[in-house]
Formats: sequence, structure tokens, C-alpha cells
Amino acid sequence: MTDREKLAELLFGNIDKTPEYYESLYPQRELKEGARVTRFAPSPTGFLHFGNLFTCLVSYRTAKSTDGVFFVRVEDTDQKRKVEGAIEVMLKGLSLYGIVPDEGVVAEGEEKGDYAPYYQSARKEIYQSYAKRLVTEGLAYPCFMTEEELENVRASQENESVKGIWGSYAKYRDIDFEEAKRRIENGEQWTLRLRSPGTPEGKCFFDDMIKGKIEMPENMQDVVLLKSDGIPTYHFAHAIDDHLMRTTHVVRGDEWIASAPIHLQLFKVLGFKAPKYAHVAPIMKEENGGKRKLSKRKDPEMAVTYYDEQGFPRETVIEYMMTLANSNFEDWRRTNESEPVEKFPFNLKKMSVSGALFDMVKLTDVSKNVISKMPAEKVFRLSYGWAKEYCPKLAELYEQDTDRATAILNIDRENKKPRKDIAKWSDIPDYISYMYGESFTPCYELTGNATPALAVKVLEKYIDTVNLDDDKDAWFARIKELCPQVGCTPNVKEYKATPEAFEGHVGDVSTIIRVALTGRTNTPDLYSITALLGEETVKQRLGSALRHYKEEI
RNA sequence: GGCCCGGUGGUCAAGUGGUCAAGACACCGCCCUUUCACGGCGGUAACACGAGUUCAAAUCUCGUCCGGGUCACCA
Repeated sequence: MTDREKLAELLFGNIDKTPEYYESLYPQRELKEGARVTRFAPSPTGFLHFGNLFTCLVSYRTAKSTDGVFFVRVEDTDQKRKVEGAIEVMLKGLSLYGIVPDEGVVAEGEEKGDYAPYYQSARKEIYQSYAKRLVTEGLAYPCFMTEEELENVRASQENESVKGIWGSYAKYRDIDFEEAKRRIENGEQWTLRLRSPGTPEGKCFFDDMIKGKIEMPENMQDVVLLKSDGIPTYHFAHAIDDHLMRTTHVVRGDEWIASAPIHLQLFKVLGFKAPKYAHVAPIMKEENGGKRKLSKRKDPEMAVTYYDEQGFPRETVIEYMMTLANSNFEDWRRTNESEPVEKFPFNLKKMSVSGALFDMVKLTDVSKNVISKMPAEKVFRLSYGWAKEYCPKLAELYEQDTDRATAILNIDRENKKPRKDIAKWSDIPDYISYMYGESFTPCYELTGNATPALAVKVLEKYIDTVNLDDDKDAWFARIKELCPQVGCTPNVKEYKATPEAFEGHVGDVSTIIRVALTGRTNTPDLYSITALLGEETVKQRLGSALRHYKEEI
């Protein structure tokens, strides 16, 4: 037995499975040519936020657009930061946005797939098996530096360009077996460090799917592989897991780019083929003319739940994210109006290299388009669901008569070019307020040529002629007939030609009726509104308006 | 500070040596129109700066400036 073998035994005496065992336990996946295997690897420390979802969506679409596999692995190696229930919240959030993993952790504590376990905390023996092999090969060693020593190193390296544990700082790199044994038997804490083969001159090259070719100094730090509790660091776990789970494309935030040399070196040292990397730029936020990463603290729109609360349909968020991810998505959407997003040929290489500013105005526009294409039944169903949770008043109104509510939401919706009034469900209470006695607030402000005096004349006549049995043409014909009787013309062009000859035109007459019925100068189709209001309400509101204008003049 | 990455209209962005520098959102104007919205048409507005290379540079090189990321027994 060599000293290295003895050391490996001393360190990992309890480990009897070999890397070869795991290699055969987790064989290559049998997928068709070009199929990509990606993953989402959250740590259970927080909640799902916009950036998370975005990166995850990119990862998901990468797999799905190639008939590959998308799985979820939980990176719970840092017990200190673990937050109860975070995974459940995250997974639920993903599924709401249509992201359902093929494999991995599918619910809190529930796993599916042949490459289990998918909780890193349950993979300790696997990591240690590879760690043991590394020690045997002289590629890793136990380090007994104390926290205090580490801090001293850090302090003394303040002005040095190459930081970390390397060269002469790697105090325990070359201690002999006897010393290691003595210290361990002495009960000293140790971490396992990589014996980095890097040199100051060495370069690390890789071709990022998004950022392109990148050249960096190669890693020469003896990074920690196993923490003193035997649990791996992110770096080590990433190499082992993504190799064993046969990930082909690692999609992650670009804050990881700086540690890519470590990862590539780890893959090399372990004898693994490195995956392709796709480093996604973060979504930024404008502030004081500068850009900054969207932060959970300061930006409420960061939390994905914000969109639910506001009542943005999930499709909106997905569509908006797709426009950020692949700029040709909007063109595609224009020519494929009703296709599901899944059909879009998503392309990792079309991802933007630098972070985009989050644009609420754009998201609103996207949302209006999304909602304008929905049939009224869907608008009703989704907004009702939202109302039950966030706006009980709206839910109550809906519940008076769901068919009527749907009909209200259907006004002008079946036009060839539907209106785009609603961007989010929380716009609805105001949008439909005048359709309900409870929320109708009279307002008799007029615009254009409409004056209280004219209003009195119009309303006195209209209140007698209005007939709820009219179809739209008959309804409008009546209004036109009324015009000459009050000194107006039913022909707007005629009015424009000789404005001095009339008190107003049919538009002004309509405005008077519109204001009387809805309290607003702008509304969707007045005929539909009149019909849905019902005769009693119509007569009553016309009457109130009439009284008001009479008093006013 | 070292190391990476980036800088095209207000925002998102096409673009890879020769374009009057696309398109979308926003904004403005006109048209359509019973209001508004929708739709149509048009408009304002950009290659961070400075040197090179070249007949020709947003595109290639170098420098400057600005922005972002990262330098843990966190991920």
C-alpha cells in the first residue's frame, strides 16, 4: 500500500464503492442525436424570483426544443442557509409557469428518475468515493488550516493578483502521511483540497454557448472540494453531479463565469468530459440612470408572485421572457399568432450577451396582446380565479351573474381587431365599474360640443325613444334620427364642413348618452353596454343625468 | 485592485468590412371613426470616445472612458 492509498483509507475508510461503480450505475443516456440534457439546480435558500425563472426557462426550452431531458436537482449542501419549504414554493412556481421537470425533484422530498438521488445532501457517499480516488491519485489532500490562518492569508494577499490557497500558501499540500495521520488522530478538523495542476502561465479556453470564446488564466488554487463536515462545495458537486447525471448543457447565471476555470479543471482532473456551458446574463433594473441587477429587496417586481398578485396572466410573463431571451421571438409570434410558445424554435445562441433592462411598459404591452387574443370565457375564468384570491369585490360582482360578467368582458372582443384595454386582471374592476350599480360613480363632465343645455335636449328625447330590443343598427339609427331634433347633424363630415350651422354632431350626442350611462367620455361599444345594463338601469341613469343637467343650467 | 464580459435611438434589439444602420415598445402627427381603443400611414431619435488597418469600419486592432460580474469550508 502506498502512502496515498493509506491516506485515502484513513480519510475515507468507510467508503467502499468505487467511481467505476457509479459510472455503471448512472450510464450514458440513450437519447437521439442532438438531444440536450439540462437542469435547474436551485439551492433551497430563497423563493422563486424573476431571474431564477428566466434562467430556468432558458434551460427548460433548451432541453425541450431538442427533445432532451430537463431535470431539477436541489443544491442543499449549505445546511446553514437552508430555508424550510423553499423547494415546494419554487417547484410550484415553476409548474404554474408551465415548467414541469422530466426528472429529478418533482415535489418537496419526491424524486423521479434513474439518476437519483437528486438532493445533493443525499449524495455524500458518491462525492466521497470520487474524493477518495483523487486522494489515491495524489490529486487532492487534506488541509488543516484553521479559519484564523485562512483569514491571515486573505489579509496578506490584499494586494496580490493571484489569491487563494496555492504555492507557498498551500501549507498542507505536501505533508507526509505520518503528519496527516497524526493530525487526524489528534482530532484536527480538515477540508479536502484539490492539488491544482494549474500554473501561472496556464490558460483556460472554453466556448460559451452564449458569450462565445472565453480565455482566462487557468485555475491554480487548491480549492476546497469537501468541507470539514464532509459535504462538497458547489464546485465539486457540480462536476460530479453534472457528469453522473449526464448533463450536456449547463445553463446558469453568468456570475458563475469566473469560476468556470475551476470547474473545467475539476472535470479534467476527474477524467470527465466537460459539459457545454451557457452563461445567462442577469435581468437588470434601471436606477438613477444606471443599470443594476434586479434585487429581491428593492424591487417588488422581482418576486414572481408579484405578477400573480397584479393579475398578469402567466402566459404574459412567459411571452415577455421569451422576447428577452430570443429577440426574433416577436417576429415569430406575429406570424404564428395562435401557436403555443413550445413551437418556437428557441436558440441558445441567440441569447443576448449582456443583461437586459426589465421593462414594465413592454411587459404591459405584451400582456395586452396576450389578453386581447383570449376568448371572453378564458378572461373570465382567469380573472375570476385571480379575484377570488386578491380582489373579493370583483369576485362578488362576477358572482351576481357569471354569464353577464362574461358578456361584459366580451364587448368588442370578437372584433377582427380586438381592443387592448386590459393588461392585467387588476385593471378589470375599473374597466367594468360602470356596469354594476355598486361600483358605478356618476360623473357628468362633458367634452366636445356637448354642453349641459344640449344634454338636456338630447336626454329628454332619448329617454323616450331608447329601446332595448333594438339591434345595433336600429339603436344607432335612433340616435341619428334624434340629431336634427336637437340642432345637430348625424353626419360628422357635414359638421366639419360647416360647424357654425350646428350645435354639434352625432358624436356629441353619443357622448352625452355615454356620459349619462357610464360616467365616462371613453368606453367600448355603447350599444353593447346599453344592452347589458338593462332597461331599468338605462332609464334610471338617463333620468338622473337629465335632472343633473337641468339643475346645472 | 487582479481577472473576465459588455457598450447600436429612452428601452429591447437586427447587424459580423460596402445597408439611405432593420424591427418592436414608448413618444409625436395624420387617417379611419358615434368616444376611446384597435388598425393603417408617417415622424423624432442610435453605432461611448480617440487613434490605427483598409479604397471602404457599427463590424478588425490598440488605447481611454463607462457599465456589469467575480475574487469563501455560499451557492
